[in-house]
Amino acid sequence: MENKKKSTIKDIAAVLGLTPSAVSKALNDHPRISEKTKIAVKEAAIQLDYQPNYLSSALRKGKSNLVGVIIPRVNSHFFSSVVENIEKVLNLNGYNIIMTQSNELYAKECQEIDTLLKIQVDGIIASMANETTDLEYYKKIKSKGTELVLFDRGEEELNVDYVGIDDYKSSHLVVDHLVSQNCKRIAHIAGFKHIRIYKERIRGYKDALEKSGLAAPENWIIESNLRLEDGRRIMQQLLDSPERPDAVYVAGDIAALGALQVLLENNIKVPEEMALIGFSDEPFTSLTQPSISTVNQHSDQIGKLTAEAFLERINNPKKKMINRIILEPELIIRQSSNRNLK
Amino acid sequence: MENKKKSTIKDIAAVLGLTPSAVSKALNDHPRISEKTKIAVKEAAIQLDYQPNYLSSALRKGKSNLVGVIIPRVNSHFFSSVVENIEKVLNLNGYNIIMTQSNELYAKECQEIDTLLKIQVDGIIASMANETTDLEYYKKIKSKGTELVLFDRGEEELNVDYVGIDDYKSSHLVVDHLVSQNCKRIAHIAGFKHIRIYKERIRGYKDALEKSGLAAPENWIIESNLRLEDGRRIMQQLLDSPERPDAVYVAGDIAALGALQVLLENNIKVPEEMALIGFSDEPFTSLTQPSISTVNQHSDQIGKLTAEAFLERINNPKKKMINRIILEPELIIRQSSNRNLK
DNA sequence: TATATTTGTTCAATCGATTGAACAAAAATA
DNA sequence: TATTTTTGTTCAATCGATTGAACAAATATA
Repeated sequence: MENKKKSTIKDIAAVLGLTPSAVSKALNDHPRISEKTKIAVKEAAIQLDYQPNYLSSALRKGKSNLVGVIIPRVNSHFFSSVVENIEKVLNLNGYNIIMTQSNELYAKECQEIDTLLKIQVDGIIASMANETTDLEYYKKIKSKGTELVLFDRGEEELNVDYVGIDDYKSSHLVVDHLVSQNCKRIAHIAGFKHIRIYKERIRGYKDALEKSGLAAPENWIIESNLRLEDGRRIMQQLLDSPERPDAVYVAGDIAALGALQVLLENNIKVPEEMALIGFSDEPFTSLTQPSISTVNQHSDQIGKLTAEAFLERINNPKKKMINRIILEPELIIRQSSNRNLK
Repeated sequence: MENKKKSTIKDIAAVLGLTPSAVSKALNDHPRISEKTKIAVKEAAIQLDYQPNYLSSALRKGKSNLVGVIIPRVNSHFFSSVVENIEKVLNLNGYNIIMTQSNELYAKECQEIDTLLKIQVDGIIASMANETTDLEYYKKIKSKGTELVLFDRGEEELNVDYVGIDDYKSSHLVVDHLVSQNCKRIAHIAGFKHIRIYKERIRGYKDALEKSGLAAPENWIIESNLRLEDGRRIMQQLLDSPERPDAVYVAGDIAALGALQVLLENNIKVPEEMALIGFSDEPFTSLTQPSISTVNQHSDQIGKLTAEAFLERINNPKKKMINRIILEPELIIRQSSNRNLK
């Protein structure tokens, strides 16, 4: 029952009266091996349920065909969808992925990088943790000769291929829409400025307000980790402030959900008294009452393009040109910001 | 800048005028190597930024110290929390994990198993996809000499270590509570009977009803995939049925959310006209309005115990005794079923 | 027929680390 | 001093697959 002996090319060679090297070449379709031998070898391989030993071939070839993917957390539609699409593309090209999560912690991220380097992945695809400001560890990846591609949360300073959306423009879409709904006092529950994407969203928010001739007092931009409790806390804070806003643009859906809870608990009419817009199009945004307007980041496209950027990079390691692919964001207008609908 | 040459024990040996084998033994604290040499070697290793080549040592030792974890989907608090805890315990014991998801698809699950076996993980920890009925692939894992431990979704037939909760008892907790709230007509939106845990929940539901002298007509047990849309569809169906239930026990939180949406859309008072209870304690259940009662599966404990069961197994591969660890479920009573509170 | 070319396979080294056996030097015992 | 024991290191094989070079046989060319 327990057929524990894994067969090797040696076994195949013994069965056919060949040498292991002939078998290896036959399996790899070497031009100097006769068709007849190739067929016989492949047949025998199936008979013996032969599985190539990944470790030995990776060791010999210096290539593991493994790609590490580091994301802040798996429990998010955006990230899990990106990973799913990365995997789809890479699998088709003979790569397998190893998915790890940093839990938004810098220390965990470093540990994951070390693990992946130890396992000798051919490359790493990552989206950086909120906490990360020190880029040393990412530089280490490159210095070891391992390829690196970033998506969504990436820093230009690293000078690697990157796929993301136009965060600056996203804020324009959001603010312009809120203005069209007659909102005059628009606050922004933001992510931390040290992260490029959040910095861009803040910049876009400010510029869009200015364009519309509206004020953006500094105390209406509140940075946080964008967790549920952050959204709750900050929304409460905004409600308690002397000049209460009439719209809030939240840089993340989960924090937007927290904000919505507080609004409902305080019997504030959404969107009439306070319009609300989130970011990322997490599935639950369409399920709340009222449903939450948000920005679609095209996670499937990001995943696909990231994987393709990676493949291009690994197939041309010496290529100097860096790919920066920026997708168009899409505003999804739902009940929480649509004053005409209700 | 790009220091691409990875150093090997050969390099260390060259620096110190030793042989590679002496270096290897020094690094592994072999008793026959002098203290002086060990210190010198370890120092040189740090100087040269030596990282052991995982591939070669795994090949030689026939052990990768890698563990594959297969879960139905990462985008679920329960599963991601279990994995997080598995990882925590295994990391402390020198193992790294590779997390993969089956997306509830049998074909994907088989593919993931093949990948993990190819990478030569030392073992696989899994929770089976909804679709899976054929256990051949899981038997293949064992037959290759790779350890296997299951959690939550597992089949006894496979005869491997298992960690889960007492699903039969969970249903008793749920039904008893609903009965205490004066519910008389309790329906069950169930998972598929071919999966053990859902079968147990159905069995518990029936027995608990019988115990309380209540009827359980067969058409009040409706099996499904427990996705959001399944919950919606089935709840609508129940509302349209001639004898409408006054309570619904849903075997999964996401389907419970769908059911709640339909109830609210139909202006049905929850819990007064219809009580609702879900399963798994996904975070969103505490965020809905009304919040959803549910069953806590102790994902942290499951993760920890699963990892420990795995370690015990891999350290005693010939041990015949199978571990079956069954945790106590905990009912979390929230607004959706608590008629006294409101 | 002699020589050059093509074809099919084997040989042997290699990837980097590990490990039991072998060996020489140092230390302990007789 | 001779012998045994201990200590520290080297030797050589191994894990399984890969690959350029070598080689013999078959085929083509002169």
